[in-house]
Amino acid sequence: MNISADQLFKILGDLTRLRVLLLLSREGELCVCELTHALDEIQPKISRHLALLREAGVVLDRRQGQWIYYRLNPMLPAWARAVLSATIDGVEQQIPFRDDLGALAGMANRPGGACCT
Amino acid sequence: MNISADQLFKILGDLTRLRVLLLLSREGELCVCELTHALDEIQPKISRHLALLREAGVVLDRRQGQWIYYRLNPMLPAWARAVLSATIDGVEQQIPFRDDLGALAGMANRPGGACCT
DNA sequence: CGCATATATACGCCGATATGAATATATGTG
DNA sequence: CACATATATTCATATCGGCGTATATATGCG
Repeated sequence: MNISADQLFKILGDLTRLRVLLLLSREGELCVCELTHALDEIQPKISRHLALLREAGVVLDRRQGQWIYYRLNPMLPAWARAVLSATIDGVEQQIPFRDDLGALAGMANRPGGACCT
Repeated sequence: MNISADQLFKILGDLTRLRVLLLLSREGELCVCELTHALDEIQPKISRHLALLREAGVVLDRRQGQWIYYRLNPMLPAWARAVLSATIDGVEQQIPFRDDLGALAGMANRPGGACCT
């Protein structure tokens, strides 16, 4: 992994992408429809931001059936991971980040759940 | 101090501003002409970026005679200072940051120097 | 195959932002 | 005051980035 500082910060300089990254760092792996629901945004918007994150190498994706799961790229340089973790500590109690996890938890019919609908 | 994460990252997402901030965190306080020389950029460009940083509360300024000195705002929230410091650790050995300090040291007739030209 | 769901991409639009050149403002000096 | 230096601001321009809408692609299922 190789990402310049100003490129990383351009990536982080968008509220939608920050919310996605905080959720991913909390949950490990989420599919597009979970992110769309948690942030209450339309799907193409989420998808475009995920594409940006993917092309920059900040997240990785994996298809499983009809869903595509995204996760943080563990190969991010240490300083970039430190930046992310400092940011999370600083903002996780603030709006809107504070509420995103709850919205995710309240989502019905999440895929991957070992469940029986 | 109060700055949102995405606003801070927008600020950091520019190479010129990053170079300025790294120099300030190293040197403590620098005037516009020192920054202009260290980065080898034209003065209005530096001045505009400094104005952005000042309006965002990331740096403070102080006039002394004909010079205006800029420094990091010590009231930045802890997480933002952690972000800056992680970034510095990650990139200070890389181009162009690596060379900026040297260019500054090589500047003739720096103001404030206890010197006698 | 036909249809539903999940996801990605293309397109056109619009506001934000960076830039160089020119100019304005402030300070110092004689 | 005249002039030099340091810094800020304005202006026109060019580019970038995000957005909503529409559409394309892929998978699953009957």
